[in-house]
Amino acid sequence: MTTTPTADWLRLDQQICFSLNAASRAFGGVYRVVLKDLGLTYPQYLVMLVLWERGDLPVKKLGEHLRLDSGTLSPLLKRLEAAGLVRRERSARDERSVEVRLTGEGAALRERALEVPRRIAAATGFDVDEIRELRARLDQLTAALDAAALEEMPGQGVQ
Amino acid sequence: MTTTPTADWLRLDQQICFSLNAASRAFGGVYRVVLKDLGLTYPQYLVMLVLWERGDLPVKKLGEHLRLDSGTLSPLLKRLEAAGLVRRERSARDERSVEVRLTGEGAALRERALEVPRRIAAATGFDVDEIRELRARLDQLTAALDAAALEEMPGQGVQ
DNA sequence: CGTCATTTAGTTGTGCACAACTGAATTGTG
DNA sequence: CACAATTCAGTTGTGCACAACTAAATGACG
Repeated sequence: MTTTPTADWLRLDQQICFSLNAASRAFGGVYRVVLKDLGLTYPQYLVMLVLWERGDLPVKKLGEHLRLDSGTLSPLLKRLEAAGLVRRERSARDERSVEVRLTGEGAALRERALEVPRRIAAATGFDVDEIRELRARLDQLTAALDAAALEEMPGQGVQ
Repeated sequence: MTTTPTADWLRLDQQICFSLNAASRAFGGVYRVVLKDLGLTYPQYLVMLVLWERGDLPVKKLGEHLRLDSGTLSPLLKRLEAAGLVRRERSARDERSVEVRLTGEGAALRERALEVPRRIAAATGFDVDEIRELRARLDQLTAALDAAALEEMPGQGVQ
């Protein structure tokens, strides 16, 4: 008998979600330390990563890359603007849209950020292949959960 | 040449942290749907899990199990108390301590929560062994990150 | 052309995470 | 016993996530 009794599923240490949360928060702790020099929080760092990689973007596109909506991004971008790292400019072509542009200071910060991923990777104690494998697992998990979330939506079904 | 250029480390899709965050938020989305019936948020559910498993506990112990401090737990527990699921009582023996006790209603809620883990597990699309393995990986990661966070603390060193 | 649905940022409100602090109770030490 | 250090819960302030909403601009269609 290798099946698990229902009640045991409730046991805290059986919950992946708990492990995932713990890992996520532990990451947050390491990032907090590493990013303090750059004056960035972790979500702000993610926004900067996207801008460094893809160049200037409207808020909408930024949100798609990061899976964040304007409710999260609007105040975050204001803080980045107050820090002098980005500017926000209404698009001339479409006045609904706001372009987020790196300032010189924001672009320059990339140099100092180059060592961040290596420090983080070192902190994990994982080698590159282990990281890659874990990442693949997590992405698979995310995809499954997103699909399931749609199905669970009452009266909505799958599109 | 299989080594990765430094600049590529900055690429968003190479960041485990991003995958981890995405998975964590995707989990949050599924839990939000599944727990809505119970009237619980996901962190509130975690608190209830601990209480169901371990019985009444002081806030301190609860925080140790969940890696949360009073700044997070105090308002959360107030909301659980307002919902009638727990009571908070100053310990007679040590008046600094506050015991968190399940009410009858709080204890009864466990019955309805029994199906939650199975629904979540189903949503992941992973089988029991895959879940177990992922969990082990994540716990290993968390332990490494916690250790690294201590070392990174400037001027603090390892104890 | 005018109307209406859609798109896009932004705002508001709720809840969580965490740092820094307060204040009360307890413990350790002389 | 007195008093300093520690422990514990709570509060405050900042920042993020997300739902629900607003307001303005755009686009589609009759």
